[in-house]
Amino acid sequence: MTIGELTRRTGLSASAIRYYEVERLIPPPRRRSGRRDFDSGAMSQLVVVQLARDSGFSIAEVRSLVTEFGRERWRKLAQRKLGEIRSASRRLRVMTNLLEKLLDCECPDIEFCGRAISRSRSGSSPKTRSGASSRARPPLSLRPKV
Amino acid sequence: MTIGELTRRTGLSASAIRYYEVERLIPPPRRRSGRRDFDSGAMSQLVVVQLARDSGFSIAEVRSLVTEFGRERWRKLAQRKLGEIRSASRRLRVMTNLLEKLLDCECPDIEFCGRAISRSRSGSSPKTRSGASSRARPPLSLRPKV
DNA sequence: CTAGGACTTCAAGTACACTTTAGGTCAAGA
DNA sequence: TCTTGACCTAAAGTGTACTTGAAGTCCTAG
Repeated sequence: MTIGELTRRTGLSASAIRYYEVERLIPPPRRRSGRRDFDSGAMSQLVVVQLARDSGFSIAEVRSLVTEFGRERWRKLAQRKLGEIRSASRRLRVMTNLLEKLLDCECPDIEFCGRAISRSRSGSSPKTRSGASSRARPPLSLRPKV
Repeated sequence: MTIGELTRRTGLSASAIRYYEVERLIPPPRRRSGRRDFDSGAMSQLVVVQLARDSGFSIAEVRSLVTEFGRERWRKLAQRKLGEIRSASRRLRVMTNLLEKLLDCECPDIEFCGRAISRSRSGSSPKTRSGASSRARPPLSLRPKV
């Protein structure tokens, strides 16, 4: 499979795929007269890489995910990210509710909604938890698509 | 409320809060001898801004969200983002399942999981949907926290 | 034989969202 | 009075994740 075909199948750009190879998120494919020739295994791995990126893994984290599979460091990372993904899901759910309410005109204004959100949060988490909660934030970044 | 107190309450940095003001995500607060003095309304709005950022709104989108509230352009944006957030949630769910399976050693390797994901996707979406699916991707970025 | 299109490498460029730096102001406590 | 710490502005710097550009290679069709 050429890189062009892989772009069609995955929606990734050719430059992104080459970049992922350089960064060792996917193994270097064999070459046919200089050109990359991917097999279906490469595509399967690329799908996982893509999902992980979409779920907020950084390039370095995806590298760990695929190169240290099964090892102890890997388990630590996977567990940490699982926690991050769960809290991200919670926040997405809150935002979904907010947008639905705003679209249904159930909220008079933005500040009103902010107060509602603050209330629901302070009910479920310790409120005196002061400062430094977002140090060095690994940004989970999700594109649309699918 | 000083900016310092606001950082403690929201977990945002002072520079981020000033930046949001410059970018008009929050209204300029009144000043006491040059220093910002926020009221609780500002804090409520900041909570919404924070949630929207965490849910993948860009700075420009958050600006639209708060400055064009209720207008038609605003509804369009809100509906589009609602769709993006839903598909992001789906992808997070797939990643959660994947990580849980991998941690339980239910998957022999990464490629195996990739094939499983491809199968579940091609079952639910038209497979001949070729190319150009991720043009100009607005990256939804989520930090941990909460 | 030549043209076109898809591919190659390597280096440099870009966008976004802040952060950091430099230099200054202000109020309160020792 | 001096110092400390929190605050101020404006401009420049940073990291991440690619993208773009330049210059060249390879295969196929005409």
